[in-house]
Amino acid sequence: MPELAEVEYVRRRWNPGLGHPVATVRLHPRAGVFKTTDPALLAKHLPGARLDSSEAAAKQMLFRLTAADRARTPLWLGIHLGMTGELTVRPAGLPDEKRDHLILDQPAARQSLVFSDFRMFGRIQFHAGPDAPAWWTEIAPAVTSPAFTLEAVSTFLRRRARAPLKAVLLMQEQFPGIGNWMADEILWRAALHPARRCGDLSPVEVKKLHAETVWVAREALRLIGAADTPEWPDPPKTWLFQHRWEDGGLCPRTKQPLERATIGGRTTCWSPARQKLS
DNA sequence: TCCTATGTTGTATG
DNA sequence: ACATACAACATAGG
Repeated sequence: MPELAEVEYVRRRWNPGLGHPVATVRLHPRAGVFKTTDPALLAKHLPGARLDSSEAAAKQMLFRLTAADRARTPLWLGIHLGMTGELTVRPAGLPDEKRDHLILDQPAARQSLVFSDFRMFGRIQFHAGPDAPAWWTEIAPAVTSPAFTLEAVSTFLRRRARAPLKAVLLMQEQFPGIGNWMADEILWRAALHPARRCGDLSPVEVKKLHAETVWVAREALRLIGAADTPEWPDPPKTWLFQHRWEDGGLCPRTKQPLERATIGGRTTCWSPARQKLS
């Protein structure tokens, strides 16, 4: 159930595979996961390829490999985790499990890299060739990058003046990697009600929204994305995150009750004492 | 049984 | 054409 920081955490699960060749590939192409990719391409190019590096952008991961062919073709393996996708490393020689979709066997390193996803909202993308594929290059600039400007946010909100803030924070073309919990966290910190219309914000409020988006993303990447624990850690008790699902949960700042409702099509949690509608 | 779930997308409507 | 809303996807667990 990953957003940008959890995706960064999960990306690093396959680090033990870096620098090692993939001897064999086990594919279980099920419709959803391979919706945009022909599994035959993976079967053709991946055997013998070496895993060179990986990176994450938004909720997408990229694994770069070099094919074993004469041209040393660069390979681009993209994985999106959807709601329930996982990456793991297993000891070599274990049988496939029911929810596995892609297994990269690295017998020389006595291990296999596994992508599994029981709910199958995840996606595998693949490209062979020197140039980065569109599914990678067209991801919007990170909210932690200089390209994520106040001006861009302001323009985006004006364009969607009648939509609720919560819905717009989930739009990946401007807020790549932000998901349900981060959107709520950002709005809570910015003291903005999730149902506020984007066009109604004052310049000061837009500035606050922009700044808190950057802050939450940075902190989440530091606390969760860079963690070296067997499971990804949750943010501290001072964040809304820890209280949003509690029955009778209290706002960590005001100590007043939190509220929950569906806004922008998703369950949303906010602190009425600090996030007002008008 | 019914409802929910940290995601995306196709389709309908305005 | 563009913005907005929502069902659909597939599965498990409360």
